Amino acid sequence: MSLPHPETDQITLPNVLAALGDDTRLAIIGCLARCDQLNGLVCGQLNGLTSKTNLTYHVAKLREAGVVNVRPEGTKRRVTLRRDDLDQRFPGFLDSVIASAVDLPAVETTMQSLLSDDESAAS
Amino acid sequence: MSLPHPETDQITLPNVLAALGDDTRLAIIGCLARCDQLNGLVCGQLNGLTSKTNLTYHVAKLREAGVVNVRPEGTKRRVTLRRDDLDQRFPGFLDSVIASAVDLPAVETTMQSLLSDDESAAS
DNA sequence: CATCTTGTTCAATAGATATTGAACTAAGGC
DNA sequence: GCCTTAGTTCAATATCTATTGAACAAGATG
Repeated sequence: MSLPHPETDQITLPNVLAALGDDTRLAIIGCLARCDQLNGLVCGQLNGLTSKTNLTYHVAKLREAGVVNVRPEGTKRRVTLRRDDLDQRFPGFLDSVIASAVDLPAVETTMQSLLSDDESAAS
Repeated sequence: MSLPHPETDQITLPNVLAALGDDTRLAIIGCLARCDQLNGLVCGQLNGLTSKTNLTYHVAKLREAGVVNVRPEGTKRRVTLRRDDLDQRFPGFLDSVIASAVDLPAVETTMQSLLSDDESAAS
């Protein structure tokens, strides 16, 4: 973990709510929730949402609030939800947010282009 | 209901999260959660949190997001949580938020001055 | 090692949000 | 009627947040 992440007990509700109270970041969470069974996502897979620079900014916000974990993988950054930490800290919160977030339009379109990328990569 | 409130199905998660992602407003929710068994609160009882003008602003934000109901009572405004609507729309969400919000320092101090006001009023 | 990919940094700008104070309205109580 | 209480409106300002582009860094790949 080369990037700074808050400890579980340092995660506060005001920070988490502020982090999630933004359309771009909520869409990121929606995408992550859909991919979390697997291995999370890499920043580049979220390029549909906004610019590269801006993604760096928003992912950092989520990381600093303790919502996601970001770990370097070569030149990439793998982003995963901090499910366990959030469940422990705010039971029921994340699930209720995810339930609505996965259905956001921006998430839908982003996931679709992700899937078609996978297809062409597999061909 | 003289003031505009969104219908239950117009309440969206992004709006609710944005409304709650602010320390003052989260404190308001914490106070309301503590008084909701009774009859909610009146704006003036939240004066400890910030200025009168600013309260009008924040309460309006919460109302517009569908988080609270505000109804005129003479010259006062009674504010209540829209518990049922939020539970229906985002099951589990409000409870998990409240569980943490009631413990915020600003809520603690505001509730204490409320209680001492009650005492002097009762004397 | 040259280059490509992936993401970061920094400084600038744009845009949104919060905060303030002064003037105002509307209801209630004397 | 007049004063008080409770909250609103408006315009100004302050502050904070998001967005952009150019230049950069570090790992991967041939």
